[in-house]
Amino acid sequence: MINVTLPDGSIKQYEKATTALDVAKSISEGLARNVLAAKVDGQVIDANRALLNDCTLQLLTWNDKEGKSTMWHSSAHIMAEALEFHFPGIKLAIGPPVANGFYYDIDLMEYSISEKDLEKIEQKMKELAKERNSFVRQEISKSDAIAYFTDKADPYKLELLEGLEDGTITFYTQGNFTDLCRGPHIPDTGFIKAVKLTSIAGAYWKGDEKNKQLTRIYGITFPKQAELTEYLEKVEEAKRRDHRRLGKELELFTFSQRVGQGLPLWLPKGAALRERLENFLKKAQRKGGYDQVITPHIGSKELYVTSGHYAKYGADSFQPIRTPDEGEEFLLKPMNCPHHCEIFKARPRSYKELPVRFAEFGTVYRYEQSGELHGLTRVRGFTQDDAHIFCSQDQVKDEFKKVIDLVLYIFKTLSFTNFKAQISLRDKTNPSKYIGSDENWEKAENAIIEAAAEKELTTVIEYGEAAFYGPKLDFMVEDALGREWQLGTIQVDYNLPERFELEYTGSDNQKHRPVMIHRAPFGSMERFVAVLLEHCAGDFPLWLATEQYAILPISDKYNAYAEKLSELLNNYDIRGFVDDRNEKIGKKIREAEMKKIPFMLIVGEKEAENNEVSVRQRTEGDKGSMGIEKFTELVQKTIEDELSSNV
RNA sequence: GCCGAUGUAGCUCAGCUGGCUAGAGCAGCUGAUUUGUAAUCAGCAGGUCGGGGGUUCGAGUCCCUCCAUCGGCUCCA
Repeated sequence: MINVTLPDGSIKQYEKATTALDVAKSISEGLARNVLAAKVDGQVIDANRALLNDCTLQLLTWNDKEGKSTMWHSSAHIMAEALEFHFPGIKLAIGPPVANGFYYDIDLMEYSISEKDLEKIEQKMKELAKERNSFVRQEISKSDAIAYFTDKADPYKLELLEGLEDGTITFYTQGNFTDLCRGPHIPDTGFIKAVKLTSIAGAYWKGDEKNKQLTRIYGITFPKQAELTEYLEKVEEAKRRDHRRLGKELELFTFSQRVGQGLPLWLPKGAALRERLENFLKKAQRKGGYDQVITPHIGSKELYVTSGHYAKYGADSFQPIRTPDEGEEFLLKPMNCPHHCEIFKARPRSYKELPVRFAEFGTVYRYEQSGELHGLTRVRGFTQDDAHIFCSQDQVKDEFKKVIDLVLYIFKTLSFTNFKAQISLRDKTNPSKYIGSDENWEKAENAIIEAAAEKELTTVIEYGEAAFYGPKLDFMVEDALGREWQLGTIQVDYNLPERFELEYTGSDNQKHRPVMIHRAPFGSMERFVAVLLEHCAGDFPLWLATEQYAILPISDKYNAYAEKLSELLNNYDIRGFVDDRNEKIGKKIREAEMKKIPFMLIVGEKEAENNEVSVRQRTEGDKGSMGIEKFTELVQKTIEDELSSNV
């Protein structure tokens, strides 16, 4: 007998070699019908694997993240089976579950495939699901595994096998399909009731662009048809929040083929929005002891040779600008740090003035690959809310923590609660990607890890994601479609100060090298506006709204009264306009709602007589009549609440 | 850059297997209407069908090529 501890803490006794599925059945048949996999002592395994020892057991269903990913992993195998049915002889690479579904990378050999083929693959998958084929696990020796895939002539699986150790290799078989796979899988294919193949893409073998490009097919499956319908509705809703769509609708920005791809044009309303965000941050930075600086949009090539950026990115950047002077070359600035280093060097520095903090909304240009460009989130010309802090070694941690506070203040004010803090460190196995000594890297990485820990920030560590000159702490936020974007970033840098030979005089009258902290709480104005738009679906907080009110006269008899109110509100710095068109009030309201204007002030005979306005708040409806002073108070109070970080 | 797809009026879309002067709604303009909490009515104007080349008696529709956009991959100072 073995003791099985269930999540509620209860311990039950079972025969040795009982399965998780048997345990489920002993609890209820209904539960057993929903079990997709099992978590045994923290490890996810097949629900029909025998339990040999005392253990803790959690039954995984569709409601568990691991339950979903197990089903999607199995779905990838079923798709592979369907693909082999329709396209015999194709070579399979890998087919894992992902956040929203699964994919399989395949080498189509002589076949080609387009979206029109997806439907027939879906059909076959549904057929295979109905067959309720069991997933059968088999432990296999390395030599037998190699023999199997040699026979199948599958170079990808053979390459994967090279990296595996004999004795740890397993195959899974369902229906007519066997795959090299660690598992786990759902008990049988019958759990899958709805299938949707979503897209076809190219993907490099092992993620390396030097390798062959395979065909990747993405899909998603559900245990109920209704859930697929719900998922598709969610995708539609996400598209409505897409910043590219909202940016157009709200007239914030546009692109022009003639200006060039990836070069956003900010329209008046977008520029005004950006300015509000900039002023908000400038104010916070003034409090934080930053000094604004301004630097030119180009810099001599030598500047970037010194910084190391030219060696790293020169060939893949906008190429140097030449002048009539033979040999003289300038680069469009791809970052602001070298310029700021030169500002630090402009005169001798004393320890007494550290930390020095230079801030600039600096516009930079980077030649991003054409296939990478994406709305405002990935562009070729953008403005960083950049600053560089030059400080002594013993000030690093404290400065770093202050920057974390600044980022969190911004996120809180704009209610970005769903962010991920990621510590990006170097890949120690690939030192050629980085500049600087191991010692400097060690110091910088430790500073970040310690500062984040002291701020009690929940972080994930990613190796190999550091910048080439230093490690960083990035704040990642998801867009409407679940794609992750980096917004705020903080980087500790011991390398550029060395390359630029920055120094200050210490209290010991000796020269010392400062440490540099690069930071941008928004990341870039472009990306931040994009994510903000999707976050609030274009419905900005009052302090950011393009127009805070619209005065809607019932008829043009009241236009004069409306204009008078508008002037008054203007004196209070409240933004808005009078909709004096010859339209019915219903239409004016409808359009103001669609333009996402927070307050509508309706004025007619009654209001004009009593010197009042009838206030309608967007999405909330009629707020009743009030005097104009009371309305200004309402606006000011709302904004105050939005901007106080206690919200 | 690579794989796959898309490109018709300012916006959203229709235009069957190639066949009359390319359509609709919204937006715009003109006029009528003077309106009470999500669309008043009528009229007008608006398109070298992404650019270029080709096949054809005839191309928005078929082919080639370039450009841009979308979904991924790779990249992201």
